[in-house]
Amino acid sequence: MAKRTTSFDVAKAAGVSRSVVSAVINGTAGIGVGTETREKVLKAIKELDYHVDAGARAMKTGVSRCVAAFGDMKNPLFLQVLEGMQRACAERGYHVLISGKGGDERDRFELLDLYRQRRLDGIISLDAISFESREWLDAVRKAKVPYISIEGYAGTAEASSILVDYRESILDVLDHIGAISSLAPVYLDAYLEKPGSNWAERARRSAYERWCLDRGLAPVVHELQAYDEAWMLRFLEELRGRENGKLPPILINWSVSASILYRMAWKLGIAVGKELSVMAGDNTNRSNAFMAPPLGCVEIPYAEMGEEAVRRLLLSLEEPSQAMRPEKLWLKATVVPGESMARER
DNA sequence: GAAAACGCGCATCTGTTCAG
DNA sequence: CTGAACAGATGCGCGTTTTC
Repeated sequence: MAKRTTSFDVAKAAGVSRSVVSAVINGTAGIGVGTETREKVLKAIKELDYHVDAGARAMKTGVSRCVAAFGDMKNPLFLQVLEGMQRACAERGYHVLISGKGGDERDRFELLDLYRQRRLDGIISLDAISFESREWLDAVRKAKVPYISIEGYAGTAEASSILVDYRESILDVLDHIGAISSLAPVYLDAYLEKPGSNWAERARRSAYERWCLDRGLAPVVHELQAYDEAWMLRFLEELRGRENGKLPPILINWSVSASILYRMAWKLGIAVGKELSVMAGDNTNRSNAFMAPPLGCVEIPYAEMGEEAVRRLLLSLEEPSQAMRPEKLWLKATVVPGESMARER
């Protein structure tokens, strides 16, 4: 392995001591560096292609400027969270270490080893919505690791979490639907294994019911397995047969199922955006804008959640007094209109 | 009796900090 | 602005113990 350039080499080339090199890089208060000296150091750094050895720095400071991101690689949301984390880290000269092999929960505990091995500054995990492992929380606390969960521990005040107000997201999108259509919207509650299995889905659904009742409308909810094409086909057929003329707008909690709705509507010759209005409760696969017509939805701010998680984490490092005081941060989703709502005149 | 394993102390590595 | 001290893992040297 080639010998790396060290601050010693830079100092020698610039004709100063290593302390000055360090001061130039870190802007250390208390060590005044003249403009001319600074220029010389910067020039030497550039010419020698010097880069700080993060390991050596961490040895002294105890800070690696690196936070771990744990999540399920197969989950497209994780990528968005990483994007936000990366952005927030870059602002402060931090880096993200990606960990987790594929959503296996046992990997999570290996993170704690990694935390010590690499001197990480904290851990952020993208968790399943109902995730609340006591065992993990105890392990984290025992290891004294600064930790923030994204989407997890909604019901535990002892953990810091970044969460989304799913209830409000549905109210917002319903207001959007209500502004366009006079008909009562129908709510499709898609699920993978069983309906209503987590608080977010329950919050969405009850927000829908509340919204309807507040307006004197009768809520209509259908549960379906997220990928059940046959069900969707039957549902649309029935919807078309029953109503005389106008179809009610449909709000579907998951956009993956909305794409199935699109396909089945296409099969039946129902024009989404003209005869049938559809809105989705998420944009998990980020494909809504590319559907025909572009699917309107509420966008869950995953990148922002990652960003906010990093900010909170770094803040807790700077303020050790409140470092371990857990807090919940609720973020708002935004309505993205799309063209899947039929305009009424 | 040779070879392998172990234990201990010590130097090395590199960047930061602080007294001077 | 300098020079010395320091951080903690790593690995080397060297002496001692265990194994075959």
